Amino acid sequence: MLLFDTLSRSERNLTPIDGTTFRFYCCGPTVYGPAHIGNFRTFVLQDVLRRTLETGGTRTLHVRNITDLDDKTIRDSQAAGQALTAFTAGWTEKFHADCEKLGLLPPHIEPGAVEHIPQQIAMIQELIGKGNAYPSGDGSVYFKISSFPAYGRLSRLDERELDLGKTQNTRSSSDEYEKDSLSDFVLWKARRPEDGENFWPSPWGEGRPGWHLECSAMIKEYLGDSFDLHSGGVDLIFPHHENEIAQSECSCGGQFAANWFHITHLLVDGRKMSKSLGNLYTLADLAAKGFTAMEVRYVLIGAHYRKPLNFTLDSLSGAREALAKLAKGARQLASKIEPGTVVTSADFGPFLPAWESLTHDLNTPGALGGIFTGLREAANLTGPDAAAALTGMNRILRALGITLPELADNESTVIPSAIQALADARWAARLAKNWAESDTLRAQLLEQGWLMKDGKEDFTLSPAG
RNA sequence: GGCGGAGUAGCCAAGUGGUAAGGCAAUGGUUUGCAAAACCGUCAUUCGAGGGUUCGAUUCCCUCCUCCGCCUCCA
Repeated sequence: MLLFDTLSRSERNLTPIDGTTFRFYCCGPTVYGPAHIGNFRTFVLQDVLRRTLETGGTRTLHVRNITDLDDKTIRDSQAAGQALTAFTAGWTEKFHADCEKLGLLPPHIEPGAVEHIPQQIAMIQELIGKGNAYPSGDGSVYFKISSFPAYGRLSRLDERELDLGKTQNTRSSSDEYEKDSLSDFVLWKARRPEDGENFWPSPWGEGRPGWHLECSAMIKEYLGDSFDLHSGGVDLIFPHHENEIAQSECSCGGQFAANWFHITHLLVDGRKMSKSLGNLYTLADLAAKGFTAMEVRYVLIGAHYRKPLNFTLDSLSGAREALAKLAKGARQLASKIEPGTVVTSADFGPFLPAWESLTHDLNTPGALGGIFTGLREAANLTGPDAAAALTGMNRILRALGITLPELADNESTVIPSAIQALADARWAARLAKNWAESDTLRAQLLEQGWLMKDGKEDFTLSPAG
């Protein structure tokens, strides 16, 4: 499949560099609070990428870290009066629960920074040994940007009027930090009082690793020096991913990630999401408004990953209707298939355009459109052709990670006896053609949250949406 | 200010140098006592504004307006 690569700014074919398994790394959540739908746009799109590769027959190795050691996790664990690991374990558990609701496949490996301190120290030692890093007077270690000429390629730093450390000593302007250059970034942070119990011994004294280094060290541990793809939100391009490239390429001397996959931020009601605007939603917030995680997922894949997505509650309602329409379409298609029909075609049938959208730079909205169009075309198919079409549709849905809702099943709904009595009374009034009485009782039922629909022979009751 | 990205119907949103997918909403019809559901239809001469190139631009170029991201630890 083709995917746009941030570094080369071109679409590239995603072929595993080891010839068998597509190995990729995603920067995971910082576990100091509940993840919001902005975070999940990124994780959902990464999940769709993985599912699409797997649907296309490519084996994957998916590594996504948990950021459990940084300023925020330390600060908030202390505020909560908890040990860091207990604090982050709680939020990690909540994150996993949300992921499962959203239908995200669990990564094959999910490392945390705290458990990889030795690997991080080893990488720093290697960088110091190669002249790419230096300890400062206070026990911190910094990466020397001037030692890596390629610094800034990912984010086009050279064109951004920043001090790249390529000029001479600027210590006079940065006496607070003992850095050679203002733009050098920290690999190891010397212990400070506000770190509390969260420090580790190192050759440079007690302290803790810097955030950028955590990812580089874990990538090296699980994916080696070179791997197929690195991913995260666009905000990570600079400085996080730029710094990872510098650390890792200096450490291994070769290429780091072969492709870079960055997901654009979403907007909420046309504005950027923020707590102060009151438009920052978590899955729990939306569940409280009656929306399911699958409806959220549908909205999140409803725009191309390199374009802003305007998230609204209306679009969630629309997602509910759209999902129901898909479920009905699938059921109608299935109803035309003789039991025991064997599907021999591995083709996508009328859903081929949807698949092509997906494999061309992960055009998820194009694929969704293609499903509806394909469904219309599939309406004329019968027997084995219908069976093949349904198989194709299900493969697309699996790639998108969409689970269709169960269609309303009257028998599985528990109806309170009072409601049943009211409904029976109305049915009797209706049969007696007592329309006024009938309409009044129906309104009463609706008031109590039940929708009564009349059929030829009988009626159905369902909870009002 | 620098760099990167976006502006397509009431809303969400694809796409393309050759005349605008899809979803939601709305609306007409069939059906229904009336509804709901279901089914069949309708729904952008137009793609932020203004120029330019072209036989032809929403798609390429220029200018302007608006919005978003990054500019040292935010997905």
